[in-house]
Amino acid sequence: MKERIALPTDSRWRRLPEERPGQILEAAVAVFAEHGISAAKLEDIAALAGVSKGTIYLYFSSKEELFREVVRLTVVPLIAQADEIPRDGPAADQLERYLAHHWSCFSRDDSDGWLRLVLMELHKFPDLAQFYREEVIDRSNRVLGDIVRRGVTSGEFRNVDPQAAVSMIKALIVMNVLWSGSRSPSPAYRARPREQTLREITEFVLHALRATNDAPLDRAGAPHS
Amino acid sequence: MKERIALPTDSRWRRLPEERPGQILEAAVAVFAEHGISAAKLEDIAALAGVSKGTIYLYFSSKEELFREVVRLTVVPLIAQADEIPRDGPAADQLERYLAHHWSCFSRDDSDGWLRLVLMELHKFPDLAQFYREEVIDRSNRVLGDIVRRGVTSGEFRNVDPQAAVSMIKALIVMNVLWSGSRSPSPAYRARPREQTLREITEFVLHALRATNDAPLDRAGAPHS
DNA sequence: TACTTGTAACTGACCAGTCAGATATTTATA
DNA sequence: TATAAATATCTGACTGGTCAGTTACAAGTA
Repeated sequence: MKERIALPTDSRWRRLPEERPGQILEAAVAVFAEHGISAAKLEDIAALAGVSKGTIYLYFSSKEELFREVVRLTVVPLIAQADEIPRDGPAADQLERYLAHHWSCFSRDDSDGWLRLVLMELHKFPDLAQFYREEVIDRSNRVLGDIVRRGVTSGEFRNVDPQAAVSMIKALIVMNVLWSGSRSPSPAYRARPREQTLREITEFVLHALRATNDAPLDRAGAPHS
Repeated sequence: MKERIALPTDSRWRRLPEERPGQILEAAVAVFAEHGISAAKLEDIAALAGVSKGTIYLYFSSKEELFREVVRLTVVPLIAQADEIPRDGPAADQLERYLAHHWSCFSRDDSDGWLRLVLMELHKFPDLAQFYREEVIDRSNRVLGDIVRRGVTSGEFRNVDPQAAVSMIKALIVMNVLWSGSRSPSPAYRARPREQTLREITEFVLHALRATNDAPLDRAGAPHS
């Protein structure tokens, strides 16, 4: 499919055993993201890593193990880093920063691929799913939940259930990443500038959470105009 | 895997050739939704439909063709029906009804499965994806967009870009369907009553769109408390 | 030489798709 | 009505191709 990656020296090949696992993982992320687990071919991964299929088995014991390592060493850290933000200032500002930071983390070319991968295939590996839930989802929910809670107690936000708000905010980010990604069914959507989408999400979320100065309205039944 | 479906008469089997395609399609939806296209086995589909593998080929020319028919005849109508709602009354009410109707349409046991299927695999079939986009997405966007537009002109809603609002609303529905579905990574989320989730979505959306009585705030830069 | 790293041909399992024949149903004949 | 022939429907063993995983050997290194 693709050329092997750079062979700078004259000797036909250079021994770079320390770099192999990384090269293979990188190629695996791309191929898994493109095709899903069962349709991904080890030969494609090997070719993309500039290596033969047998070599993969020197470092990973099976396709499933390779997938596990991809999730553990590549995807989880990438998503986890999206939750590292400074925790000071008004809740609205912090939320805005949180959204912007997440959005930029998810703006790599292949991010929609592995987000799709996690969303669609992780449930087939219950232990990995649990690991992911504990290491990524729960932590992320705590971070975002704290921001919302602070906003509620400070009176910046209306009195929402933090957990519900977290679901909604994450839903907005995740789906918009998928829809603006390279496999989106809608080219029109894909063509939009990412900053505009971020602005729209931010605006929507802040309006949804902002404290109202009219009636409290804690029940969902909307008052008929 | 599973028993054949109902054999009411005494004769060992009843010839029901007119019903075969339907039975096969129904089984195919379930198996495709569970495993995705490439990991789905025709033998499993056949077994679930109470039929042998060869029989599938009497009605469908290939696995891919079967998938196409599943999307065309089963998935598209199901999603399309979610857009049929009465168009009278205030926009907020109508939006609320739209959300409730969508939510109930997506509350079948397997809906998260085929939603996942569409999200995950449809881009591999460009022609089908186009069909789906035109028949489902665009139509749906028009319906929902109209509601938002009406709300904006009537002054019920703030001055949002309807297209952006549509993306946000759909993102909320789709992700919440996935997360409350049977393959959700989070059992806690799955356990929630569906009506509560619907209420939370509705509340979030209505607050996000409702006209503000304070400053216009059309730019996204939030005013620092 | 002894060891490490890598290759590519090979094996075995699996599965989409086929087809010769089995099983039911209808029609024809007596 | 009973029997047979013709037709419609269905089956499951088989084929051919694909691909995960193995292994015998090669090439580089110390």
